[in-house]
Amino acid sequence: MNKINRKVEYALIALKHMRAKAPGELTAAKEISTLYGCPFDVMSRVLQALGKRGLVRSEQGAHGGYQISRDLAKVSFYELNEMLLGPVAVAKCLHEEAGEPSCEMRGKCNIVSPVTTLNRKLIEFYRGLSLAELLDPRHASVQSRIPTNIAQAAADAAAVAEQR
Amino acid sequence: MNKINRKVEYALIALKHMRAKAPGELTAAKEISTLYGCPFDVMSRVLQALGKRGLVRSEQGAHGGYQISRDLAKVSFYELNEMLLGPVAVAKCLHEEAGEPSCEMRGKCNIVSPVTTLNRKLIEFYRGLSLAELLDPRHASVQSRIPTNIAQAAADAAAVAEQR
DNA sequence: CTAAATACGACTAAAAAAGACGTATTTAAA
DNA sequence: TTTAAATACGTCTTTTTTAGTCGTATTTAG
Repeated sequence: MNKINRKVEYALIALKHMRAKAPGELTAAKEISTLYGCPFDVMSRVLQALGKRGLVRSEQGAHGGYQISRDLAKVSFYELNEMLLGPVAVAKCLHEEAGEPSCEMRGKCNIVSPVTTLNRKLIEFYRGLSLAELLDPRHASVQSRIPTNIAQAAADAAAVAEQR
Repeated sequence: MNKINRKVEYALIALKHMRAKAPGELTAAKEISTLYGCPFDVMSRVLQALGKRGLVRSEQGAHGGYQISRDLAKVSFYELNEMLLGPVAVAKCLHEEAGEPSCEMRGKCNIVSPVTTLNRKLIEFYRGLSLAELLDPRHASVQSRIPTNIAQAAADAAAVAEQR
């Protein structure tokens, strides 16, 4: 349940693998796929997608491969999702007609779907979660936390902190 | 992407609807399904599932229906997911053989999948999110936040709070 | 020139989610 | 006591999404 998308899973595995390498060292898609037992094609596609979005750098030809090109402490899990699957959820509210792109009533409307609220909170959560934090649990949360620009997130966090 | 399960969506809509009613007042599945334009069968099943798990109370026969039977500020989104979809994710790590239920190496193992970490964090997030908070965004976060018993959550929250 | 790699379009298969159908049971009220 | 309106629930079909495969082009080191 609430299964994580396989592409995202593969991306995390690949990133973790490449992260352990020396700077500048390339990793072939095949190396990862054979090592972790996942299909080459799919892993290959994932890396290509990440390459297009600038998270990894690719080098073609023999002895080619991929390497991480951004600081993973500054890339959120939200971004990774977006790179591989497009913008996160925002399930269409049952109160809206399908196709209506955005409603300026939103925020004031008192029948705003709980679904919308959930999506907002999930996105906040994803945005505040860095890949570095995910890939290395020992990595101190303080450094790798990505601040969101949404006041609510800070308020929520303070609330939790106060409960201790 | 990261689409929310429809059953969960329907449950939130039903709960929000019932929450607005006077205490003791029953709501028929049909009332909700026609009002929000979702299939009766599915809504019905969702309410039945919630009934079995004690989140709502059902009354059979003519003039029967459902009513909320727990304090939604004390029910987490995690619980709701569990009621409708079973235990949350825990996608099988590619390093483990499928079918092996649990590994005592977990926690010490240095090849622990990032996926496992992600799942843990997602569950923490879901556990700390009350239905009351979801159903009514104006509901103060402080009261409806459900404390998790995991130290990490508190540490993370403190870290975010300190960034302000 | 060849081998090993990325790049990418199109297709197929498998799995999960969503919904539909049928029927039994309960209960208030006519 | 019959009827109508509701829950309860097992099974099935359809639809959608996800995952994976195939084929081929391109790049580049040796």
